[in-house]
Amino acid sequence: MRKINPHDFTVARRGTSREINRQIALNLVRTHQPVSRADLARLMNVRRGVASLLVSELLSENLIFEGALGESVGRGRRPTFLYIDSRERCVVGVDIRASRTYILVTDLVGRQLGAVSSFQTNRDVDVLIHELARRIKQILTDYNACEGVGVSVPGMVEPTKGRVVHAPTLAWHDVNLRDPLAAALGIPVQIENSGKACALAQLWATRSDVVASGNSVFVSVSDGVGVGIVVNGEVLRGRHNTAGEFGHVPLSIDGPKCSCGATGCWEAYVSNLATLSRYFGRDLSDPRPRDSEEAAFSIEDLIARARAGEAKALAALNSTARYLGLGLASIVNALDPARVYIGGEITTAWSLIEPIVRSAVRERTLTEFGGATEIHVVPAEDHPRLRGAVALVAAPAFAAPMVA
Amino acid sequence: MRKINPHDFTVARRGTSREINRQIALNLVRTHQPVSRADLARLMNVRRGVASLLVSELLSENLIFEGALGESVGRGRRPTFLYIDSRERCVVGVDIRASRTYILVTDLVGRQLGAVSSFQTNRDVDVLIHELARRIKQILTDYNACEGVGVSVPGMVEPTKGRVVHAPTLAWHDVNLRDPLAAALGIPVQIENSGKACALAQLWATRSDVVASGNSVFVSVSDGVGVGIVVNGEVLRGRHNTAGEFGHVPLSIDGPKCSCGATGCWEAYVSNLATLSRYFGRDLSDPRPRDSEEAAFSIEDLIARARAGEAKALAALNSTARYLGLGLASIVNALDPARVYIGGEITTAWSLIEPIVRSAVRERTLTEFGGATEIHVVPAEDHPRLRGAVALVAAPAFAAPMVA
DNA sequence: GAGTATATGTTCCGCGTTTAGACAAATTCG
DNA sequence: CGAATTTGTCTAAACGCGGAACATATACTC
Repeated sequence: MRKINPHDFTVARRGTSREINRQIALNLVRTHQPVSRADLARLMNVRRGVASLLVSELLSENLIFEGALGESVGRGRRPTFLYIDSRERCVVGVDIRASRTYILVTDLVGRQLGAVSSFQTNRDVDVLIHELARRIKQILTDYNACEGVGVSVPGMVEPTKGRVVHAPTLAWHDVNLRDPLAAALGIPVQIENSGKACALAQLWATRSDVVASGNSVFVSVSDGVGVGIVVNGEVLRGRHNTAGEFGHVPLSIDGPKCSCGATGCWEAYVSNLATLSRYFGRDLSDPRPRDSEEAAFSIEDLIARARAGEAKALAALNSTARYLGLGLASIVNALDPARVYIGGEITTAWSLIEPIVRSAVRERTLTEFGGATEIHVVPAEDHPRLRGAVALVAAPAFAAPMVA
Repeated sequence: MRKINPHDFTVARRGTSREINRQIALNLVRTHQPVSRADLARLMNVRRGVASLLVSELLSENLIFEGALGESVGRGRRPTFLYIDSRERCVVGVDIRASRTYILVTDLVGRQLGAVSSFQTNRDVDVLIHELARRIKQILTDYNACEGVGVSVPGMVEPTKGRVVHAPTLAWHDVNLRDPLAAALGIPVQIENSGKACALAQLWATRSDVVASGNSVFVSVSDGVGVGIVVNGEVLRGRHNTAGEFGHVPLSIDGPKCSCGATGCWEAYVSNLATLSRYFGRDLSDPRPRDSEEAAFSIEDLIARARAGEAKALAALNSTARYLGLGLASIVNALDPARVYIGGEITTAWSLIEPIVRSAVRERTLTEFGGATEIHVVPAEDHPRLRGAVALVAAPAFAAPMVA
C-alpha cells in the first residue's frame, strides 16, 4: 500500500503501458534467455501479438537480438530465441579504494570481459582522474562502443551531482569526480558510495532474484564497515545519501573509540583494523606508531595464522566473529531482510567463523525466523564493488519506469 | 532506479493508465480540496477532457462529490468544486494496549467524528473480541455505513493472515484476531502492529506530504519502544513482518537486561519502565515485587515531579533523554530519514528534555545534516495508534496501483 | 508421401485511453 | 450589449492492449 506523493507524481501518458510492458519484456529476456516471443507472452500473460510488438521495438533499439532457432519440444514451428544484445557494447567499472584503484570491463549484463586491472591510488583528485582516464582509454582500445563508466567511492557521495561529499580515507571533501572524468573520457560517468554499490551488485546480479522481492542488506567489512540496503528492489538512499551507516550503530556506547569520533561503534569492533588491534593487544585508537612488523601485518596474515592454529590469532578472529554476529542481529531486528550479504577480507575465514557469527545473530534476534536469516558470503573474487559500479551504468536500461 | 522482479511483476493492461491517473486525481482532490476539474487538469498536466472523465468515474463510485460553485477569480465560468465524499461513511479504529483498549470513529479521510472511548483490556482473546464487537456495534448505531475496522496491536502481526503471531504484553501467541472480529461485526477488519500503525498515521495524515517523498520513522516510547519505518511512501514490513525493531538494537551489549531476553537494548534504557526503574534506583529486571506505592507510580507522575523541580525525577528523565537521543542517532545513521516522529508519554516532557535529546543525537550522528534531522513530537491527543488503525481501512482506496 | 495436429509468429479489428482541438455555457469587463 | 475569458463537454485522431484469424513451420500418423 504505497501512498502517492501529491506534490511529485507521474501521470500515465498514452505510451506508459507500452513503456512498462517493454521493460518487463526486456527483464524477462535478461533473466530467462534464451526465450521466444511465445514464451514471453506466456510469462507475461498477454497475447502473442503484444509480445511480438514489444519484441520488435526492443529489436529495433538493438537491446535484444534474434539468435538461432530453438529445438521444438513436441511438434510445431520452432521458436526463434531472443537474447540481450550485449555484443559490441561494454561498460567500465571503477573501484577507488584508499590504497589501490581497480578497473573492470563487462558487457551490458555485467558479464566480465577482460581481467581486472589496478594501480596505486593517488589521493590528488586531479592526478587520479588523469591517470584513470588514461588507463580507461587505453583499455577501451580493445573494445567497441562503451556505454559508460561507473565508479565506486569509499565515502559519502551525491550521485545526482556527481560529487564526493566526504571520503575520509582519501581525504576528499566536496570533490566533483564525475564531470571532469566524463569530460576527459567523452563517456557518461556515474558515481556511487561503495556500500551502496555492493548492494546494487547483488540486486542486479543475473542469478539472484530473491533480492528483488524482499529487502536485502550488503555488509562490507574491510578497513571500515560499509552497509548498503535494498528495499523494494531499490537501494535506500536517505535524505542526505547517508542511509546504511550501520557501521556506526553502537554495540556498546562505552566501547572502543571509533574513527568517526564516537565510541563503541560496530565498526570499532569488527573492522580489519579492530581485529588487528585486538590481535596486537592494543587499543584501536592508540596513537603510538606501529613498528614496521605490525604495520606490514595484514588481516590476511592473521587469518592465515588462525588457520594454522595459532591461538592468539584464532581468539582475535573469534571475537570479531561474535561482534560481527551481534551487529548483524541489529540489522536483522531493524530491517528484517530476506537475506544478508557479507563481503570483505573476513569472508576468507568464513568456514572458521560462521558458527560463531550464526550463534551471535541468534543470541540477539527477536524471533526464530530472524535468527535464521540467510547469510550469503560474497567472495572477493566476485568483485562486488566493481560489479556494483558497472550496475550504475548497465542497470538503468532495465529499471522499472517511474509511474504514479 | 528500481529493479523489476522477474518473478513477480504486474503487466500494464488496457485500463492501467486510467487506474493510475484515477488514483492521482483522487489524491489531488484529497489534498487540494476544494478543487475543480480544470484545476486537476492543470495539476496533472493533462487536458480538461481527461480530468473530466476521471472525475466522472470517481463521482459514479461516490468517492468524491460536487459541491457548490466556486467564486471565479477573474472573469469566466465559475468552477464546480469537488470534495472527497466522506459523508455517510465512517471507519472505526481500535487500539489494543496491555491495560486498556481504545475506539475511535472517523470519516474516510481520517477526520475524527466522535469522542475516543475506551475500556479495560481483557487478555482472553475471545472475551475481548466479544466485548469489542459489542461496543463497536453500539457505537455504529449513531453512524451510517461503516467501511471497516482497523486494529492496532502491540506485537508481531501478520496482516495478510489476520493473525497476531506474538504479543508479549498480552500473552497472545498465534491468535487469529481479524476473522472472528470480522465475523462478529459483518464488516472487514484489518490488523497491524502498533509501531507500523503509528508510521502509517503520519504517512497518511492529510497535512504532511513531506513524508511521502523521503523516508520517515515513527518512534513510540511507552512500556516498550516501537518503531515504524516508511520508505518510498510505504511502511517497511520486512521478510517476517518484524522490520522496525530498533527498540532491541543495543546501546551497550553489557547494559541492563531487557524484556526480550537480551541485554542493553535501547528499550531497556528509554522505555517508561526503564525510566521508572532508574528513578527508584533498581534494576529493570529486578524480580522483587514493587510495593504498592511504586506500582501505582506512573511515568506521568515522574514527569510531574520533574516539572516541579524534584532533582531525582529530573535526573532519571534526563538520563532517558540522553539515551533516547543516542538511540535516535542510530536510526538516523542507519536510515537517514527526512523526519523522525516521536510519540508516547515521554512527549509530555518534551520541553524539558528536547535539548538533551538533540545534543545526544548530534553526539553520535556522522554528519551535520544527520544531526539536524527533523524531530517531530506527536502528542498523545493526536492518537497516532488509533489514526494508524483507521488508515489501515481508509488508505487503500487512495493507494497507488501496483504496476511493473 | 500426404494429411493432420500443434506450436510459433504475424496481422487485423475491436475497444479503451490519452491527445488535441472545437464548442457551448457561464461570467466579467468595457 | 458585445468581447474576452474560463469552465466543462464533446468529437476525432493516435496509441496500445485484447482477441481471434491466418500463415508458417515442424512432427507424427496412416
